[in-house]
Amino acid sequence: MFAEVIIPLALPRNYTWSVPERFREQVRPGVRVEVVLGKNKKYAGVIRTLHDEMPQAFEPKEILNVLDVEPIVYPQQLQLWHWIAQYYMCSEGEVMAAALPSHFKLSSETTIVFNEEYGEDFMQLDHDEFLVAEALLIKKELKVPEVQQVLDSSHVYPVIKRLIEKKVCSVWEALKETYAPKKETFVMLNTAYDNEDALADLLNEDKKLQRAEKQMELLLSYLHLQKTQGEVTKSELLKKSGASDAQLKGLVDKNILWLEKRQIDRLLYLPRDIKIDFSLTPAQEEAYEKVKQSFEQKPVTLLHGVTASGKTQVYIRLIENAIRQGKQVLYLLPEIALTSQIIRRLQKHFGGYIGIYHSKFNQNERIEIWNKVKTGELKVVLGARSSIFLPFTDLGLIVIDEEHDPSFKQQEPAPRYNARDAAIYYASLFKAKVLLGSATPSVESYYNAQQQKYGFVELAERFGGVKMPTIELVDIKKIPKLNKEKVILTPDLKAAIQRSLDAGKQVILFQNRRGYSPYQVCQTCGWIPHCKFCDVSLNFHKNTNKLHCHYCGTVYPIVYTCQACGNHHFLQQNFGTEKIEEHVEEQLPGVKVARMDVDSVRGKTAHDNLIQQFEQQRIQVLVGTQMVVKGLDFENVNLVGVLDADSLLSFADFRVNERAFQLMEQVSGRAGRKDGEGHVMIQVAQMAHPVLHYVQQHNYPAFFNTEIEARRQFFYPPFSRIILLTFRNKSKELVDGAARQLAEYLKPQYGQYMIGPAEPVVNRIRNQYLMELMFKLPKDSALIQQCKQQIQDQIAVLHYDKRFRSVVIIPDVDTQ
DNA sequence: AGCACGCCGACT
DNA sequence: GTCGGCGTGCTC
Repeated sequence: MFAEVIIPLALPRNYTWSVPERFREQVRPGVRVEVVLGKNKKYAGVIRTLHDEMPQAFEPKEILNVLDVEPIVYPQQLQLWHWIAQYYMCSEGEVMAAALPSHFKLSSETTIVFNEEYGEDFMQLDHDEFLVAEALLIKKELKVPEVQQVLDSSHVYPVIKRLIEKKVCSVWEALKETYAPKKETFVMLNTAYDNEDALADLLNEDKKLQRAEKQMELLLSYLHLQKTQGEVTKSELLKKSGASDAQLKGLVDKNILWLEKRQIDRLLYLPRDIKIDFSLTPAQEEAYEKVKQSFEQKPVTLLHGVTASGKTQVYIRLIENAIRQGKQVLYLLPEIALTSQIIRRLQKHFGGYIGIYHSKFNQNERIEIWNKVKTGELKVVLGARSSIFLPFTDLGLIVIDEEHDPSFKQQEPAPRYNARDAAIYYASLFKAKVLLGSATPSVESYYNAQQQKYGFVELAERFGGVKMPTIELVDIKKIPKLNKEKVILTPDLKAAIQRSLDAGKQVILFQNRRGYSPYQVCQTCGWIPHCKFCDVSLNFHKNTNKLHCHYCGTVYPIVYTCQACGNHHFLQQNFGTEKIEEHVEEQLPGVKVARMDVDSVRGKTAHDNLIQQFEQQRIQVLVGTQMVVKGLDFENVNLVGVLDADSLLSFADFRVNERAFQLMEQVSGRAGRKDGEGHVMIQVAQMAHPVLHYVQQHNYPAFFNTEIEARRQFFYPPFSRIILLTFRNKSKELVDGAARQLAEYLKPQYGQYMIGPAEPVVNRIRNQYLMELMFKLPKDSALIQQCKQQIQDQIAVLHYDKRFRSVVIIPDVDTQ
């Protein structure tokens, strides 16, 4: 018997191990096994298939161990992995690496064990060997990183090898299990005191406590805690009573209290019930009914609901529906939109049925969610991209909110998958329904709805009859520039902010650029400081008072002297969120301003804290990047300013218009969510840009009609499927050569669909030169399949050429 | 990914 | 002349 096993590495294919007789009963697809790969490295891999065909080309090694009794993934998950690997052109191992919580992905760790028989005579050893032997003599066992520390070098293998040869030590490899169920000590009362009389005797008569005042106090606090909350943990009891360990030990020794160690859940315990305490508005009710009808005919339905129309309410009812039918639900959101706001809201309705899954959770918590999804204990998972990999057994519904959001597509590393599209495939394996929701649907999804591939439901009315915000364009060309520097706040916007603040309202200012100033230009000769390793200009950050490269993260001291002409005068061209924050503080003294961007919300809770502060109106003006756009409800905001719309409209990318429309429409949606009307001011130079026109009218269909024609004309998605190949190498000649060579290979068959090879806008990152080759393929699945295969084959041919072997080629399907 | 192997430049 | 740097290939 042989097992094809997936190892969480980027191997070219899955490898096969043989299954020894003694494991035959235990192996099954989805079960993890311990295998040796290479000389003695051990991995936990997942069995994909079992068969009895003896491989011809190699001698399989034996499986060392079976690690699970029950599969950790079911056939549906393995099928999803397979689909993602072939669709996004990566290995199943890479998918596995992304899919499993890292505590499932065991790999071996070398332990170096001292050989006692060798004794203490280290005369024969050289300097390094001696140091390690000394350490081993004391500690008996060392791990590789410890040896590295002892030798202060990362090259320790030769030393270890020599020590083994000299029989000073031996090594062994073991899989390390890192998941530990959380344990807690509970305090219980001896059951002898369960009845009132016995307890009263103990407290009043019993000699046991007569002279132990402190213990008596502790016992009383225990009884109080037990009465108020049932279970009492040791840590809680000691904390609340202020007692010491010794006092508790006294009571335990007297056999009055008992201690018990128990495994507990890391996850917050909430009662498992459904509580729906709202009713849908007539518009929502209608949308809800239509979605249900649509599901009867189409597996996927797009819900186009304007901002603040209460799409979430509709989702909640659909989720309720699915749970009542005993089905599981996956609710996908972009990571950044997974705030405590939405979590609390869903927990309120679904209590203990709901689990949360995203990158801020630690690995132990993720395993617990994983297991609870597998047993069906959790009915709903609210999660980010990677939650599509959870082992659902009976999925009935997937809700994908903010369906258009580009962050559903993973950029780096492989698998470069789009969670929305993978979720649609995953749902099909369960015959589950998919609801895509957005105020600004992606062009692809809206097109699919138009083509009747998806069902389509509209929710055009804002909740509570709030009007859509009015949008005003402010022409920045008309504002005279000071020192040739760009205008940050036009007088119109400044006055509007003042009015909002005077009325006790809050303001959001949006700028798609962090830092202080994107670049400094020498006033005399136009020289701009660039990154040493990347082909980009440096951004000035005031809080660090340094120049930062946003691509590789390198930080440089500020440049005071132009390296080209020696002059000392620099202009700060353009502005980022940092500068806006400062500018607002200067222009509107006393106003409470805060900034929300990746620099200001590093860390686990910073983002949530900032949102909370803004909610509680401790912040009046919030300056932010994209982050402020995603699905937040702030009731008191009545003004939104888009400070530099031109920067949104001038990306060199076929999705510019779509992105610009989505960002502006979404950020506008933050204005005037409850009472009163919201106002949006967009500062822009290209006043006549058509996208602005559609944003102003909040007219998505009109925007779509224009955009879809452009896409058709230039053969972009949804009319074609894009595969982008990125070539990477530290030599410019090599990347160029490799890209040209591969293009040459593929030209005969796919030349008509090929663009490039060409340099990307940023052609060097971290000292690696880049080239791109793009394919725009017709939507013919056989052709696409064949082309993917050809690309992979030709990459192999290219790598056969020694010169190009070091050129890394990264395929990206459906590039964002 | 991680490790072994092999080739070339910097010091004894 | 050797040590150790990194580039390259291979793992069932």
